[in-house]
Amino acid sequence: MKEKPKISNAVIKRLPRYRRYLKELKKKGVDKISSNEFSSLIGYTASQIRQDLNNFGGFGQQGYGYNVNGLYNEISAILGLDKQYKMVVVGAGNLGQAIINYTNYYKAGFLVKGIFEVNPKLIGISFNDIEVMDYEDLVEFVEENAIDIGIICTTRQSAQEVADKLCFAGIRGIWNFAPVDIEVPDSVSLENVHLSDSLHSLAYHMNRANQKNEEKKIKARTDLAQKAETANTEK
Amino acid sequence: MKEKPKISNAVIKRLPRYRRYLKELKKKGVDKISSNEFSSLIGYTASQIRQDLNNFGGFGQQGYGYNVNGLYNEISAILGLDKQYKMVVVGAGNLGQAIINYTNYYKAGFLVKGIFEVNPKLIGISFNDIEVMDYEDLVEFVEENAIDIGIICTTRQSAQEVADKLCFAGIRGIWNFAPVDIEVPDSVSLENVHLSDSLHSLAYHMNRANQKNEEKKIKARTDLAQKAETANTEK
DNA sequence: TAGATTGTTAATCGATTAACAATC
DNA sequence: TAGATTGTTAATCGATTAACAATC
Repeated sequence: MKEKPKISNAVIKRLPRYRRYLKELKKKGVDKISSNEFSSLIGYTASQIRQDLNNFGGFGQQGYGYNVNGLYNEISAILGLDKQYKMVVVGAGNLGQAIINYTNYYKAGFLVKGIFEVNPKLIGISFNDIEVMDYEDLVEFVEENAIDIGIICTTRQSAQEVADKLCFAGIRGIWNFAPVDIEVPDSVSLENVHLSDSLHSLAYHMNRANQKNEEKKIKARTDLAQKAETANTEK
Repeated sequence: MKEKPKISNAVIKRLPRYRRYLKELKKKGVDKISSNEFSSLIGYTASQIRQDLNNFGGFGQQGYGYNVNGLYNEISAILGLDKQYKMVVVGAGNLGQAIINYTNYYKAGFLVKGIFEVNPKLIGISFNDIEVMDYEDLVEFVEENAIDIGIICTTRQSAQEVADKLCFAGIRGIWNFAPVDIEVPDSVSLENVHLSDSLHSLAYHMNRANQKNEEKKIKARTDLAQKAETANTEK
């Protein structure tokens, strides 16, 4: 039997970015790129780019570089973006509504098939031509329509229960926007978007940047004082 | 002069998670926790927890553990969550609207002070009691109100121009939701939320999980066939 | 004091970068 | 063929984990 390659998550996380840049290059009509040129564009080292891509196969050609269109297609296929995904959104609040609209005009291949809510005021309404249904009917709907992805846009408190129901119904992946770490079986893929965590780390860096600037100011002042003193001594 | 500690980004990214779990513990009335107990709860190794926390100071006590409330406050302060932040949202589409609502009831300390749009149909409307203003007036507003954070909810095409304007106006941090990598000066902190990248890496893992399951099925079948053969031979 | 658990140094592991032989 | 640039191995760097002395 063949050895398992076992590709690290760090590599996977870079793939969508490679793909974004390749899409731009395609749009500009560029048809080949070397790892060096790509490096100065995308900000990864040329070495890393070659290393990353070689996890999946020899997509380049020595003395030439990489074919932009070919590489774009390869990465798309690796990510599974040559397939279609049926999704449901659970929670029709503001975030849920935003996701419904966002995903529809952005993501070919990711189709929202249903929205589920507990709030009776929202049930029956349509967003983007997709009806809001009763949360009670979630499991049945997911099973019958072979839904691939469940998007959790509920409160922290309900998120785990929703995840359990989705997993029970045979979902393949969960995209979680609730600010809590949910548990799913190994067979289900999970991607968390912890917006508050992201905002908090922004806050950290802002204060650090501030501190650094303060330090610089202090250093500048110290230097100035020293200079003045030296000048004084020299007199 | 003192040595610079230089805390890695991997550590910073874990801080909001520590804080979330500490908040839960506080809520449950737990008042002390050892790195070992915390480890089995949060899923990082006890060693990593101690290592991480010691970047910022000795918050624990030998033979006792960590005081939950004290540690929560320390981490909050490290992240700068003891301060208030004034924010503007640029782009009042669905995503912008969702962020406005989301941040308001979730995040004490992060206040949306203004929303800016180019679309004249939206200018003048209020969301969550915050008026949508003309994008033309963005720079002036940011300067006059000493806005800390700019949230970019525009299209990919406008994002860099918006970022430039925000930086010019003296913003301290940018939270970017546009699916593009924007450039900002060193003095400005930047946090990207690339939702499509997140969805794409979910797709990758779903297909991998699938593949693994297929492999298992094939292996199971092979094993079964082998077993049958062995049984045959033994007859 | 004895037991527990931190703070911190040392060892390990994994990911990134450098180097260069293979090859188009 | 010569030049360019990949694919891949080896070296480096950084982050995680293990170990244990310090100490509450």
